[in-house]
Amino acid sequence: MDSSDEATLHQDAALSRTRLVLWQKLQKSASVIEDELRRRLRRDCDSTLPRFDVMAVLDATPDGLRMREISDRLRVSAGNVTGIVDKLAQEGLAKRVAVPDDRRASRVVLTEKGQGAFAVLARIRESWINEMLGNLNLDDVDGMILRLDRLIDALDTDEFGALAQKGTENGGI
Amino acid sequence: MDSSDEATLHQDAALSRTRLVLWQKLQKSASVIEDELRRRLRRDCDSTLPRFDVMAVLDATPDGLRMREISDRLRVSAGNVTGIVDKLAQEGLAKRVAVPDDRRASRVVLTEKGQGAFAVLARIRESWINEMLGNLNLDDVDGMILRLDRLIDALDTDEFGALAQKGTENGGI
DNA sequence: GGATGGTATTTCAGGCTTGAAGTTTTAGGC
DNA sequence: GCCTAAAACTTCAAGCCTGAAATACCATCC
Repeated sequence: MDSSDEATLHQDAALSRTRLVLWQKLQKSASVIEDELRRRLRRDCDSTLPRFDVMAVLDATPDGLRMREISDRLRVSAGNVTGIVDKLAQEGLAKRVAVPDDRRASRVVLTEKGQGAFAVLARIRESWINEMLGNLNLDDVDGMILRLDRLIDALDTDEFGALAQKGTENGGI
Repeated sequence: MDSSDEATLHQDAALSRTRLVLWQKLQKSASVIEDELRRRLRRDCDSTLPRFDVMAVLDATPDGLRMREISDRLRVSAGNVTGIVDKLAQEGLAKRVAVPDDRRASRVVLTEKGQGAFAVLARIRESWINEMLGNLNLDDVDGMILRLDRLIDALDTDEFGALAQKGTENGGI
């Protein structure tokens, strides 16, 4: 660490400030898009984002997941997952299956109805995202994915968010 | 619109899929960082993210803002802002000021105490962000800001999020 | 084989957010 | 000057989420 002369200190400060600006823009884009998805999911699909998210991680794992695995991948509390799965089960979209060797746990799997419903939702969601990100071309998208991968790597490695390493495949709408 | 031959259709589909992947990574980074900020703000500063956000938009506008302007910039409901400002006022960090020509409205301004508290919080927050985005160099940061600006532009222009054009300066932690 | 500690899940109280009234006030047409 | 529509704000019920118990169960160490 030899950032000991003035020029370097100034560069550090400028970079820090620019990173902050980046965070503000990252945060704004994500929340505008997420709010819009939430709204459309309610309005057009009579569903919710948390329910979609749970269905997404289940759909990605045909053998089903334990409650704890779901809450780890989505980074929400275990109690929250209980409620969401309860509702999915009530609607016949998911069901709990006993785990042979562990009577504490249960696996959650999508029913056929749940798989069908999710397939429809997933297609609609992709078209929404494609619309909202419509003015980013392939270069833009690749460039951002490259950087976000590095960022996510660091976030997973550092203490924070360390529980969610595996949740990238289908974890968020 | 002449994406009528197979090759182009295939490219469109691939781009759509890649945009979806980008969204998932965007969403994950933003939520990991935001959750961590929320946690640290509680743990280390005895504050909350919504309160910080309100103070941020107020600090950026020394003349103060109306309730409605705050809720527009932060994209939260008016009722929510009422509650947050109530709490800030209780703690002496902000106060409501009557608007001369409109007895329905009130301007909200930070008190001196509020300005001081925000200055401290803002510095800490910048260091946190600088830490969390630490493995992105200046090229990365600039590259992402460039693209996010275009994205935010499109999001503001389209119907969704149209209320929040001006909230980019200091609007989100 | 019983105690001890840890794991999987649920329950629940408390806080945050929204959306839908409700109140007061302003603005515009007539 | 009224009357209607709309705006600014507040209140409130309902839903979501968290974190902290509580419950039930597994596993390990003596």
